[in-house]
Amino acid sequence: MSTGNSQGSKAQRSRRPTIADVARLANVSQMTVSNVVNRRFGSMGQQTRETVEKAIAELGYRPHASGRSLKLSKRFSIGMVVVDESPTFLADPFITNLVAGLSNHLNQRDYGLVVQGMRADHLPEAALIRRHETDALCVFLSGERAKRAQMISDFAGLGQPVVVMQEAVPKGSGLYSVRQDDRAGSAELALHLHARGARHVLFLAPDVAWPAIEERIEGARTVLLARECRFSVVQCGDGGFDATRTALAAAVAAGGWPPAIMGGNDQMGIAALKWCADQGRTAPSDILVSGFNAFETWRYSTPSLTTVVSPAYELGETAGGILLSVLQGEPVRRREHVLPVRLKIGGSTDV
Amino acid sequence: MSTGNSQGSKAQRSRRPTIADVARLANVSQMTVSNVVNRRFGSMGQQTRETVEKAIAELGYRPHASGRSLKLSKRFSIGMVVVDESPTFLADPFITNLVAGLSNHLNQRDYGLVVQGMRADHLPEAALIRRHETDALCVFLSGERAKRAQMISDFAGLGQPVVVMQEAVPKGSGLYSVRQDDRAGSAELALHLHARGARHVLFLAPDVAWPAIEERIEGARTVLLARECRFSVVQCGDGGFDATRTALAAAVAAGGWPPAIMGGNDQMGIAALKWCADQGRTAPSDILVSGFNAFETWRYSTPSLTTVVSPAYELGETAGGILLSVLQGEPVRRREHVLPVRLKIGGSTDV
DNA sequence: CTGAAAGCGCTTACAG
DNA sequence: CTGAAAGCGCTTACAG
Repeated sequence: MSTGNSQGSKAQRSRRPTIADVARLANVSQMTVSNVVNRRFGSMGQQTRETVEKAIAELGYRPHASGRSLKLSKRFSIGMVVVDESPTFLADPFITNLVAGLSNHLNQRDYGLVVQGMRADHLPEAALIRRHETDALCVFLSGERAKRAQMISDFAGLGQPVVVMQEAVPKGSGLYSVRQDDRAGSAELALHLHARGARHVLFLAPDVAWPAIEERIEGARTVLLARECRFSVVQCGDGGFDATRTALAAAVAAGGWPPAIMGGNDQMGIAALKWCADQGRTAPSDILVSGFNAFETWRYSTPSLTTVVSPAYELGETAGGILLSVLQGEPVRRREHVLPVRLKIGGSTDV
Repeated sequence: MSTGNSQGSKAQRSRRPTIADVARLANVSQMTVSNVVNRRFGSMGQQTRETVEKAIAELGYRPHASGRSLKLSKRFSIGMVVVDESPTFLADPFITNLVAGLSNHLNQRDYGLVVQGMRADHLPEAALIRRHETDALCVFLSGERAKRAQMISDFAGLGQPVVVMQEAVPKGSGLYSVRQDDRAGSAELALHLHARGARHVLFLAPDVAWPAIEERIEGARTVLLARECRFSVVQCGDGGFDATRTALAAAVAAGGWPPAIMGGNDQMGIAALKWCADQGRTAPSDILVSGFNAFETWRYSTPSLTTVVSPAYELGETAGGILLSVLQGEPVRRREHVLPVRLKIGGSTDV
């Protein structure tokens, strides 16, 4: 009668099969079924194993995760919380690469990843916060420094392992920090522009205060001010293509043409590059333009964009590794993990 | 003594507080605590409510999701399975936008989203498949048509609500299909190129057979063959920047310059555009080039790329809506949901 | 109106 | 070696 995937008679069909159903059909104890499901074949006869496996296949049995989770008080999943005002929070390539690295690391170790994006004011209502749904959290925050500090303190009070991405954490908070060396990368970029003759740099930043952007500003500012150059920051709304062009146009109208423009990321760098070209200023001969993060996008422009290579994927893997170690009770020495970045010189600054 | 977030005495600290702890501290029944947690204040005194809320805050109590899930046999989460050979499966902007739409739709309704990317041969080992971890699934497949059909049949046997993205599903399978009208969009694009004088079109496709790419090929092919034009498909490896350029160069070397090139997506379109420019052929005067999907990228090229606007975010929302409806027992009329796309003409084909 | 108690589906210490 | 039984933390039908 049974067709493998079918769930048996109509009467049985009404509810999903449980381990008890399998045990009954195979005429063994639940413990034996549990051992088969979890591949503990230690002291089990070949015959028993086959009978159980047949029963599992016949019923189409899949263990219900919540029974196991409840018993072991582990959920075998990690939550990724992204605090962003934009509903397309995932569209940012940095976050996308980070999540990919985290997801792969966890999935390979049989952990799940639950993603949740939200606006800052909705944080307390988030299911991942309100309820205890995952074993640990990885969080990526945007917004004003004071608000972020408040959120970080709230996360610390949760009593779960938490990794904060792209941001330092207070000592003694019990939190972990994983980030790329935005400051050093930006400093190196500024040095490169300086070496190409730039004595005034315009930095394009989105209005929303991502901590990484703050670091990039600091890195460039320090280098340039130490060399008695001018450094100014232009706020560019949502950092999108149009907003960046508009803000840049206003800045140039007010302050004249700078010899170099640093985009806070590649998208802003390319927006600037194209706007300059529209105004008849070609990089690198008339003006120098750079981006940040190098997620394929840098190749799409003409000329290709000088940028800094981000290890976003590796940041995700690192965060996953830390959280799983903590959950397994392994010691994690360092609270702060800073991954190096690398300058990638393209046609937009190179002659 | 208590500092709000603290968990009381050291003895208590060793385990996370449960609803029983709260009930004990507030001197009420667990049922009352449960009512407060779930905001059912029906027949409850103001006094009682406050006492319970104070106890919750003092203990830092958060309900454990698995207890509730087990009792209600609902997990309040949906799984997103992406079958892709690339570890950076999430880096594809289409998937990224889709996941963002799905995630937001679910999160707003207090459902979680579990993402899992995997290679086709690892599908059976995926936690989301092997165990019953989520209430429903949303799947996005790549690979050969026959393999995809096999996977789709496996998903149908799971006995959970499943939406398959960007691909038709067999009638009677019980699955749902949500996709954009790639065929119509591609046909419209082909008509546009034809109207601009192209009588031979080269289509750039990645080696991996995404169903959407197959649809785009069919849409363009039908239109062009009906008009006695030539239509050829060039396989471009992983569809990345370098692979696309290499494949295109080989195709042109072998067959000469076509009057028009259709990129399977925007990334491939821009790679083609730049390679042509490097060879001294400028769009749109020397050659016509188009992309597909219009996720910001199209603006980055010079000239901007003619493309087709994808409703990827809305596809994700639609999938979420269907799954939640099914889970709530609401009738979902249609098994197939095809969202319209829109031609977006850019400088790469327009004079 | 209120609360004690059963039970969801697992895992595993423990008794036989 | 094997299996009956307790218990994880919730929700809610039901008895008082």
